[in-house]
Amino acid sequence: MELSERKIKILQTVIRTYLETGEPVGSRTISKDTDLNLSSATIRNEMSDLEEMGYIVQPHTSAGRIPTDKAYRLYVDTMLDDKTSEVQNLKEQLEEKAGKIDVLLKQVAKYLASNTNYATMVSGPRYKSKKVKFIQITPVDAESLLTVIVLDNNVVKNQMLKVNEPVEQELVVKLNFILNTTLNGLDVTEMNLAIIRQIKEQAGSHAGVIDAVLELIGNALTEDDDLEIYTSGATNFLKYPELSSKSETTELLNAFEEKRIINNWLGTTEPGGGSETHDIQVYIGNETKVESMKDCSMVTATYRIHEGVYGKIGIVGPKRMDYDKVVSTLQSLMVQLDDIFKDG
Amino acid sequence: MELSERKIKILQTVIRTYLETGEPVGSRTISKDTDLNLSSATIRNEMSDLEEMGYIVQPHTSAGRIPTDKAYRLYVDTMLDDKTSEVQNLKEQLEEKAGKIDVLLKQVAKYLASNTNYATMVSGPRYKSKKVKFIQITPVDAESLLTVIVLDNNVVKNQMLKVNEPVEQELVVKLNFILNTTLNGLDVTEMNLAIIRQIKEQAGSHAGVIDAVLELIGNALTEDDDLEIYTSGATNFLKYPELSSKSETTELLNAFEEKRIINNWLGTTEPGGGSETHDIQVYIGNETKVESMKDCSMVTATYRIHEGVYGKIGIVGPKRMDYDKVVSTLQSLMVQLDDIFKDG
DNA sequence: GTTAGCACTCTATAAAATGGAGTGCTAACA
DNA sequence: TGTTAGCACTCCATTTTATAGAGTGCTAAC
Repeated sequence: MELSERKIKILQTVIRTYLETGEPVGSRTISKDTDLNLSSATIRNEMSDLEEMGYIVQPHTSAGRIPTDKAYRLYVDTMLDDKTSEVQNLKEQLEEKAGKIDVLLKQVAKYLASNTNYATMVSGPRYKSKKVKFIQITPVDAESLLTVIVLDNNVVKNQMLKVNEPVEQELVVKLNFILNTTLNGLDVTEMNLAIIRQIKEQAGSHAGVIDAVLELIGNALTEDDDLEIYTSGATNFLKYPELSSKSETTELLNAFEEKRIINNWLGTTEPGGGSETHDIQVYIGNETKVESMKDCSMVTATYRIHEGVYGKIGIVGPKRMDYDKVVSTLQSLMVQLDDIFKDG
Repeated sequence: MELSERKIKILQTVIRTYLETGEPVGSRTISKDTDLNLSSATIRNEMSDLEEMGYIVQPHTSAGRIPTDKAYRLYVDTMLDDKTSEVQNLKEQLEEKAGKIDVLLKQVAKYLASNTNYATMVSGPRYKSKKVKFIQITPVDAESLLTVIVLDNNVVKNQMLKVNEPVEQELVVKLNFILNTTLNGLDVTEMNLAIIRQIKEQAGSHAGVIDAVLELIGNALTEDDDLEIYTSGATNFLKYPELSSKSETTELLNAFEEKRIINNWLGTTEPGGGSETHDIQVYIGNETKVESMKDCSMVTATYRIHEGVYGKIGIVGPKRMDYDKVVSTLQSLMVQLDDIFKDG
């Protein structure tokens, strides 16, 4: 069977109405709300067809229809208006924070949650590869040595190192020189035993300090602590009856608290090609691949700070989420983020 | 009326049973569950007295009794056994993280939540006063300057500074010298215009860099970003029917997400004197001073990293929380934390 | 092809019935 | 005087029953 113009219009109305109300939509409602000027009986016939085609279902015999995942898919693929929304003055707020990516991302999560009434999560930036760009050891007081490591992505790591006795200035200079000349530009896989040995030889009797420093470097390069995930608005789930049965709520909130779960899939896809659209993707129901979100939909976007450094923003709500608004909000947010990152 | 030995025993049973079941406790239950060998009728008389004295109430005429806040208060004040529980091998896990207080505290929050089945929150350490201990500017590449500031609490702050043209080594050394000699040991209130002027004069033509650095210092000293709050197990509220009505849930979860609210009171009290007990405090119902927690109880403890650097750990659950377990768990946790901080 | 009309189904809500848990009181007992 | 058995009573939680309304599918007429 073909999707006639008329069927599409009816389907669209079913979806839109259901998005608003969350209640099954009956034939009479549609008859009145469209400009088709058809009686409810005619609509009923058409709806019967649409049901047969798998776009709508009845929760029970004598109820109106609700859209299926297939209908939502059609909706987001072909029926969304591409209007740009107003994510104004947010930019100003964000620019202040541009220095601290983490603060900025938190803000973004919060903003999106309160603006859309859905739950949001934002993953911190990932870096494809991390190399050492600069190392510095500095004595701060008699018993502490400050170690600073700058990575090639300009992330700075530091840690205080306790030492038993003061380290003379001369030695510090020497160590700094050795470390920088030997390790600069290397990533963790390139720091093999041979190199480490070479360093220790040069350092002579002060291998102890070197050991500690090398450990720090190893940590800095491998650890995933910048894999932060910021969430906001998880309580928004409670606003949608279809998601706030006790078991449903528990599962969803847990998924949001146990950020690990989310992380899994947020990390899966590298950003694709189409940069214009910022890779905005919509996952409906099981498409999310997350069991606890089978009754949800999720819209994600990918932001890029610069080449190879990217993260994701996701909005999770009921299947009847306002796709139109969410997508356009995300779209205009991404434009603004691009701007900010370009400057920063 | 006096609280006879027998009344106490009955009250204790009412409380304990209610803690377990969450259901009102009837006279027959108590008659059977205690070793008093009294008939339900006698118990009824006693309970009638206890009700008159304000320790228990009936939710409605023909129901069993439930404890009032007054009863809980009595319970935690006088009836808790002081047994030390087993918070073993946690210490090992924590010690690995000792370097990074934030990671450790997150772990603590998580551990407590999963161990007690209540919601937990942990505030990051606060510092009474912050002074500059050490400043260092280092050119990292042609256009970036790395600024590192060590505070007297050994917290290290750093930030990259973009510059238009390379800064010569000589100037860097000079600036470092000026900054350190002038600012060391000062807190933010002491950095007045006179001092700033003096620095700028010495710096000569490079006031621009100085400006930027001073701003960083100002931020480092004043900003409250170490006022982090880590929460865990918020979904545990859903396990207790008396807290999981929709409105109740929403409020509580919001309070936990909007950490601001929590922060308010977590920050109020400075740690008191009795260090042996680690200032473990119990707030019942309205004693929490947080509107959304009026049906909850909360147990808090204060940890100290060293003099003047402390934070709080809180456990929030239903009024019928297992005070015994919570208090002893907290107690032994605190001992372990003390140990860890002593070494670190 | 469209529509009015009707019988039918199903649910959500309200109203009524039932059972049980628990109390307070009284009177008897040690 | 303190304890207890017994009974009438109350109230809630749960189940059962009734009711109204929304919506459908089908048929027959336009």
